[in-house]
Amino acid sequence: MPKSKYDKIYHSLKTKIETGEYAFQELLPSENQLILTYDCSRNTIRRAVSALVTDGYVQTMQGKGIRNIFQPALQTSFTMGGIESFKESAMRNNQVPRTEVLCFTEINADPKIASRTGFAIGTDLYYIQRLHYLNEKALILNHNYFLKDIAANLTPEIAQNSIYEYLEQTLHVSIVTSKRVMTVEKMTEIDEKYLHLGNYNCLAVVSSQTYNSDGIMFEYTQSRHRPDYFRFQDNAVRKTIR
Amino acid sequence: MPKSKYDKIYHSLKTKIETGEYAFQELLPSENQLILTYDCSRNTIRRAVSALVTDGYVQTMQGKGIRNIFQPALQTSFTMGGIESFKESAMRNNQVPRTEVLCFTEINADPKIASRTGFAIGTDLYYIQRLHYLNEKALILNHNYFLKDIAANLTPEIAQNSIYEYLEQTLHVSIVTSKRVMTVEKMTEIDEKYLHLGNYNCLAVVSSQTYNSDGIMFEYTQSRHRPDYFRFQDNAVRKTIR
DNA sequence: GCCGATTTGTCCGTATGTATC
DNA sequence: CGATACATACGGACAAATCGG
Repeated sequence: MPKSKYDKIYHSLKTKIETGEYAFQELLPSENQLILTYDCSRNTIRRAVSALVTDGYVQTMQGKGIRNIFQPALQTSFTMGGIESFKESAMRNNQVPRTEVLCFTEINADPKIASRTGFAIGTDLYYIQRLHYLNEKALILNHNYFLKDIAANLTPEIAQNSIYEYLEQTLHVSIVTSKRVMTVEKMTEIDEKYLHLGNYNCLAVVSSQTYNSDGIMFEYTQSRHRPDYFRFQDNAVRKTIR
Repeated sequence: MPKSKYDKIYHSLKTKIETGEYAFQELLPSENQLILTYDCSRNTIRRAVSALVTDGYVQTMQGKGIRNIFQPALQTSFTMGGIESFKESAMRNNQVPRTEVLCFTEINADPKIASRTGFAIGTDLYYIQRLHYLNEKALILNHNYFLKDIAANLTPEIAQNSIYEYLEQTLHVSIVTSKRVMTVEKMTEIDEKYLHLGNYNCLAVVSSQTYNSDGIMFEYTQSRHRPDYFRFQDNAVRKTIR
């Protein structure tokens, strides 16, 4: 897989930070030194560093340098800022994923579904209900709606493994952006049946609309998470007030 | 307040998108056209556009152009991807904020507090408990811990208005990055007392560590949100798998 | 299917501004 | 004040993807 130059530098620096090559609060080599190390232009270094800033790994300070603010204990989290499939998240955390397909149907978007998902009325969709286990504990109940035109020939077998893997590797659909909204909702009977929430009466709900590289929204998903295992992590950057 | 060139272009394009000057799914002018419009270099345009991409406003497609994917209905949310004070969020949504200071004390970080907040043991802190109202409804119960050295001479009066305003405008502390973790927790008696959760038995909790431009973590805050009014919005960009 | 025009993606070099020490 | 560091901005070159003829 060909990586771009700035991406290689980004990963190289990221690894060095994660393995503790730079101590917490220590300054990284200056841009000029990094230019020599990686034999590249200043723009390329700046691009790699700016990606680390968005990841919350480092902080740049004009006139001072680039400070490492990575704390390993905090950066381990299941749900992250990026777009990841359940399988990928599990693997990143070295855990064993399993997916059970509860329901696999083809439906047509009626007005109610259309308004909830954002698809146009009358659109042909796959509606899939899946239960995701981690280390044999049911954690997430997923309701997926996929555009039939884009996610062609989806099967329960694919849904049991990884739909994203199929979309990207077989259909060459490139997933680009995803708009997500997180809320807390009262549990329903279905939630209780599959997730066994104990004495919690609500759960964490992540709704997302995902776009492919043609700008088409091809997926709407509602993920209902067990509250005691839900943890969403985020790094925010302050925009100066004007 | 002086704005940089790319920031002006960013805001100009953002406004045009929000006011519907470009239709949903329509292509924006190409980079070369934008260069002529704003009389600048290509890098400057690219920087402005890339900020719009992170905001989930547009999508860039190699060989095609820049597509507007802004949907007004979705972009209105109280809690957002950036760092915002309660007062700023309220004003952005044209609502009336009010803050009640429940408790204002100075404490010294014992081992328990230190491990929860991430401050070193023995650090001098302000501990503030505040209740935030929107349109006279109690929505958020905040537990703030501020480093006494940085947030010097904080008073209950300041806490009732806006601590961030004081930090930035009076003390010239620049707020840079914030690491946040979102979870769902069981409610406590204090939550129930102030937030009146009805028949919900849990709430949305956002814990954050905020750093200033010297790389010092000067704030730890736990925000406990009424679940029925909590809504966190986010735009994610897929990183290609390697 | 090919070719050329258009458009975004990557990369380089340079100059100047601004903050820190 | 000068040296160092990051921030902004410009210009140019080539690659890769898309689209129309």
